[in-house]
Amino acid sequence: MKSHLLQLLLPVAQSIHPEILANSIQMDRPKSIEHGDFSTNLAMMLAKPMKKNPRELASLIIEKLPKSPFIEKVEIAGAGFINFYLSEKARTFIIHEILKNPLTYGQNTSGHDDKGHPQKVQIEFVSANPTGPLHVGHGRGAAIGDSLARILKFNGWDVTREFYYNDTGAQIDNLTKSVHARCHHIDPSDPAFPEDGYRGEYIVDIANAFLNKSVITCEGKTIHASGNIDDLASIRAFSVAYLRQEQDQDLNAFHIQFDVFTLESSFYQHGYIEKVVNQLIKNGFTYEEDNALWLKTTDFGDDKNRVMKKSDGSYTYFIPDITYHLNKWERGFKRVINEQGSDHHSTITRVRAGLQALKVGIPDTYPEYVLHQMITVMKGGEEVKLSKRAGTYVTLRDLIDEVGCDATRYFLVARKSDSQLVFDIDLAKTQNSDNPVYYIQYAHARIEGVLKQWGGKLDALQDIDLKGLDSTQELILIKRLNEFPEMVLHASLELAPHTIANYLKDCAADLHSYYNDTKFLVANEHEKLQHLSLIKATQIVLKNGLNLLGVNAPDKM
RNA sequence: GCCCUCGUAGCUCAGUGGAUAGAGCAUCCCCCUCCUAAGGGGAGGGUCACAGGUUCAACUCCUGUCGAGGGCGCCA
Repeated sequence: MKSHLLQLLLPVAQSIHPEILANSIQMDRPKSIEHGDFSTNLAMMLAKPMKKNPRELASLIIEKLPKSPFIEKVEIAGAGFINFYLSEKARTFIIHEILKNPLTYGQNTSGHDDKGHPQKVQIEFVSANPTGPLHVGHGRGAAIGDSLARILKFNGWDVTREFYYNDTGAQIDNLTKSVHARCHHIDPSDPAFPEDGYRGEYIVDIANAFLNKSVITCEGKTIHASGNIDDLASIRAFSVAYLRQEQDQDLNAFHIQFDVFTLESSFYQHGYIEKVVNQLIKNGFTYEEDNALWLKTTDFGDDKNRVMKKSDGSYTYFIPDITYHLNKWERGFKRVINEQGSDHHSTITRVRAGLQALKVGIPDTYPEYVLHQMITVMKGGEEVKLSKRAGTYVTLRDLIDEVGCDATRYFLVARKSDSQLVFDIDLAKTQNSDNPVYYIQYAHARIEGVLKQWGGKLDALQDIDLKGLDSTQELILIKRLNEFPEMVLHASLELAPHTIANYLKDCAADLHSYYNDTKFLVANEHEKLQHLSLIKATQIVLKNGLNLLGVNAPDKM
């Protein structure tokens, strides 16, 4: 509909001002229905270069504008806005589009290449180290990352969801020492407990499982605990497998599936790391100092150079990071998005600098990043900081168990990722309109209730014309539904899942308002089918939108 | 000290350079003989942190100040 209007407008604009470019014409959505369905600022844009009054230009443009069956009227308003009001024919067309394409309405092919094939994009998210249960921050990353994956797929991308974890390095040493200590019944109050050890109760569970010679199956591999209290190699392997399995269970409970898990250790095993290091040395971006090997990341915009090989001969985390991203590139991902907590912000410059230093043609904006800010969990008006199991932080599992998967996902994705977020457990548990998740889901279920009551076949709604369906509520609702595809595209371009959440809340509000104002199942058969086709279309949009957030659309509540 | 993000109603937050800055909660008033009241309608509530600048037009872009959070490890 929007492109239809632009096609009408472009030749007119060019006849008035030949230099104007097609993509410089703005076609906006007015906030208020009083300003029509679409609005352009074209006259105001042209006013200055042509030195003419914008309202005069606007009336000239309207005069030249060809007639279209989809346009009811065109008006000049304010400083020189040109407002378009869609016709009943256009509204009927919009609803038919939705009803004919219930599964695909809102989709587009912006992710396709020139030949019309979906392009590959990889989204890396969560990527928690296997040193403890997932916390709320991981949950936010999981909700945002998975929603982004769904949105990009809806926009025509070929999406791979990937989880990277460090199964080696200093933190895993700490984990091993912590479990070892607990095997010996040394608890964190004991001076003998490792200084940087993990203090949560879950370490005790792992120690007990280890001593009981438990068997863990994770990612297709089976790990047997030796049960030998000082077998550090076995403790290490078992603890990592145990926590990976636990994180998997949390992710399953959160309805998130990854396509690929990548282990940091895999890069050490195939000499990949050395290859990268040698390439960096060969390219002349390294130097030795204090017995360590440094990478000149300042050549690529970093504020200081970084150690890549420590004085003890091992690598810092950032060499495997560079290696991993080279690996992504070599696997054919020309586009990669990393969803991380904002505390990892400093790695952006570093990883990009490392990739540039390799000189293999990777763009300097690779990879892209979506960072999320911290979360405060509130309950009973007070901040919740601890979980029984993890000790020092609130786990994702705590939230899912307490408020459910749908509410958790919605709340964690409903805010702009670069804003800090307050997660109100009491609100998320509420089962009324205070709680946006229930409010939206209820709108969907309510529609189903009416359709059930009606009991007819949906086919009967396919070709109903909407003549006479023009109450304020109806116009607002149709306008909202028509905005869905643009909103989906916007969410994908901005990597902003929260815009979907906001849209759904607004759409549900329009529906509830309409519902309250209108008796749908009236005696007049045609009028009844008109009502039903509109609310069925609304139901489809709500369902498709909820699906982009990974939230269920129940038929009954 | 340097870098990044944020600052919008009492609270939680939206707001692609455009029209009278919007929701929800909280407060107050009203609406079910009717498809789910798990709902709806209305009222009050704002110096968009502050000060400059760019623009026909700034909550939005630029600069500075103040405030909050995060980062500035041979931790990830």
